[in-house]
Amino acid sequence: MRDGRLTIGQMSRETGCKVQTIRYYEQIGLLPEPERSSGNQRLYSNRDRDRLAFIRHARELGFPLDAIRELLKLADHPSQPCEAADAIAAAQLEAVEIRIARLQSLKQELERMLAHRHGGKIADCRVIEVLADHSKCSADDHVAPS
Amino acid sequence: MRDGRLTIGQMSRETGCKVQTIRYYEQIGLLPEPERSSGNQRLYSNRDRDRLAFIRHARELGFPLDAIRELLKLADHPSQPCEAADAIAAAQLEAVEIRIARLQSLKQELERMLAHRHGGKIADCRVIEVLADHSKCSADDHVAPS
DNA sequence: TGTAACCTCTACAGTGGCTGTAGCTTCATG
DNA sequence: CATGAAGCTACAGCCACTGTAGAGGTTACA
Ligand SMILES: [Zn+2]
Ligand SMILES: [Zn+2]
Ligand SMILES: [Zn+2]
Ligand SMILES: [Zn+2]
Repeated sequence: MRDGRLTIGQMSRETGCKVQTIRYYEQIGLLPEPERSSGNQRLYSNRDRDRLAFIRHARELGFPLDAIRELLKLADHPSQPCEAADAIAAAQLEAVEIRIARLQSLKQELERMLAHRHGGKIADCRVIEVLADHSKCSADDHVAPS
Repeated sequence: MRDGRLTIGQMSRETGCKVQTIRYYEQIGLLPEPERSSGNQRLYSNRDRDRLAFIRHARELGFPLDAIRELLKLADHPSQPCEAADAIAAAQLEAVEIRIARLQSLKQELERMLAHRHGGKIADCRVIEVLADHSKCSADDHVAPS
C-alpha cells in the first residue's frame, strides 16, 4: 500500500468502479494482470488506476467496451495520428443522437396516450387501447406487423 | 391452419416477432402454452396473435417485460379502473425522459470533445485527453471518483 | 497474542431480452 | 414418395456487469 501500490478496494474507491467490475475488466483483458502480494492479493500501480479511470469515464459517456479497448490502444501510442480516436468518438456521438431521436419519438407517443387520461375503466383506457393497436399511434418509426 | 389456427411462423410474420422470441415469451409465461397439433407443433388462436402484437408494440415503446405482464393482466379485466395502467405508462414516460436527459448531456460532452478536432497526433488529441480527465468535462452528471 | 471486523480470493450463477446453433422431426408440395 | 422448408427441444452466447458462497488474508485494538 505504501510505495504507490493500491489494493483492489482502494482502486475501487478512487475510481468509483466496483471491485467485481475491476476483476471483470482484468478477465476480459481490458486491465492487465497486476502484481500480487505474498498473500495473493492484487496490487495496482498509479498507472493502472489511471487506466481504470479512463475506462470508467469512457463507459460513463456510453462508449462500449470494444471501443474503449481501441481507445486505450491508441492512447498508448501518442505519436500516431488521432484520426482513429476521433472517428470512434464521432461514431459514439452518432449512436447517441440516434438513441435520442428514437426516445423522443417514444416520449411523444407516451404523452399522447396519457393526454387522454380520464380516470375511467380499463375498457376505455387509452393506454391499453393504443398498445393493442399501433394504427392509433402517430409515428411510424416502430413496429412492423403483417 | 384453417379455422383461425396459426403456426408459429404465421404468428411471426403477422406480428414481426421472431419465432425464437415467441417461444421465449411462452417460456417466461408471457404467452400461454398454446394447443399443439398431432405432430406437436404449436397452434395459436387470433387472440394469441393479438396478445403477441400487444407485447411487441409495448416493447417497441420501451416497456420492460414486467410492466407488459402487468398491462396484460389489466387488459384482461376491462371493468377495473384504469389507474394502474396509466401509472405504468407514466412511469415509462418518466424513464424515457430521464434517459433522454442523460443522453443529451452525453451528446454535448461528445460534441465538445470533437469540436477541437485538429488532425494532429494522439498526444494532442482532445478526445483522449478528456477521457483521461473528467475535470475537462463541462457536466457533472457522470463519474464519481475519489 | 487473541480475536473481531473487514478485505480479498476464486468460481460460478443471474440480470434483461433476446439471438443463434445443433440435431432432430414434421409438414407441404410436386 | 422425395425434397426442402418449417417446426421441435435444449442449450450457449450476447453486453456489461452484479451478486453469492465459502474460503483465506489483513488490520486494529485489547
Ligand atoms: Zn387509462
Ligand atoms: Zn405504435
Ligand atoms: Zn483527436
Ligand atoms: Zn466527464
